[in-house]
Amino acid sequence: MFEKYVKLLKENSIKVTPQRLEILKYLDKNRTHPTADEIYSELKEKNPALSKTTVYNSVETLNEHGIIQSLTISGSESRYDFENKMHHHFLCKKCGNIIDIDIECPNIGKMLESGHKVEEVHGYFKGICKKCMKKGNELGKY
Amino acid sequence: MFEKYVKLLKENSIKVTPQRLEILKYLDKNRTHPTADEIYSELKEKNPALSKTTVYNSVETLNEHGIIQSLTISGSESRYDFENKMHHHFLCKKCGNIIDIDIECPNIGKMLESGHKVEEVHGYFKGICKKCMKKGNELGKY
DNA sequence: GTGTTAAATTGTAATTGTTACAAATTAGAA
DNA sequence: TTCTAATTTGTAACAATTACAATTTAACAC
Repeated sequence: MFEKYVKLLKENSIKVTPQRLEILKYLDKNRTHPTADEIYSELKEKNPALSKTTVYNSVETLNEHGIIQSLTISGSESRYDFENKMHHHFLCKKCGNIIDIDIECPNIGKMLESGHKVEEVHGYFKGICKKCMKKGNELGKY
Repeated sequence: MFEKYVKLLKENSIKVTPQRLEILKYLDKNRTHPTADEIYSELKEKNPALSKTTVYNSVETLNEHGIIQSLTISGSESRYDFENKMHHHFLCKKCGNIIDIDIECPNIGKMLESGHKVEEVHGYFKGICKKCMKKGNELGKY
């Protein structure tokens, strides 16, 4: 059940705690790029003793170790992504959904030449997603 | 003196106010991607009646009209860029500076095919900038 | 220039996301 | 089992941003 997540934590030599396991499991099952508050609200149902600080601490630790990825696409709040491989994101301004865009950044080569040491790459697109465009068209909006 | 900024506002048919002109001028002269608070603190010196709300309102309006660009690279606060053409940014985790990276995103073609309507493109790199790397090397850090 | 009106500005208060911190608990090693 | 550093918890503080009502002002018509 949790072996996968236990392995992730042990590989990074950070302590295996029930809270971390639940957060990892939640992020693995919910690929919607949830906020800390969404994670907290959901997990608090099963574990009412859970503290929001723990959620913040945990996602920070997991992100630092590269186990998960933190996104700052929406400006007002951080979001977390179980997928840690490089990929881009699309934020729909209508429905608010964040969609994974599976492309690598082709500029990395150029960045390596620049002399800067690149540790993170974030690609964010914003606009109106396919679904919302379709709905809009049907309503004669666009 | 301000003709350039007056023109920008009139082209977008939004009202020309001294506050907006000063903010535009400040952003034009300071390409360091300042925060709302930095803009406010600086402009308050000359105009003590300036309100922070005005700064927030103004940069939002200017951004909506595409006159300036708002960045959410650092997570905790928004930053503003007079340069509105598409380009990328590099945030140095050591010195905190945000460096312009003049590359276009080569993925836009792919994005157009995706069916999503792309209105904004943001490319953020994070790591350690050239200067800090050099300093670090001299100190035998890396 | 004057009057009018919608838009912008101001100041304060409220809100939201996040962090600081001290006390209690616990994972993992000896 | 014991020990210790790491983690969790809860509360309080903080910082960035927004809501809102009152005041002022830009731009337009006359």
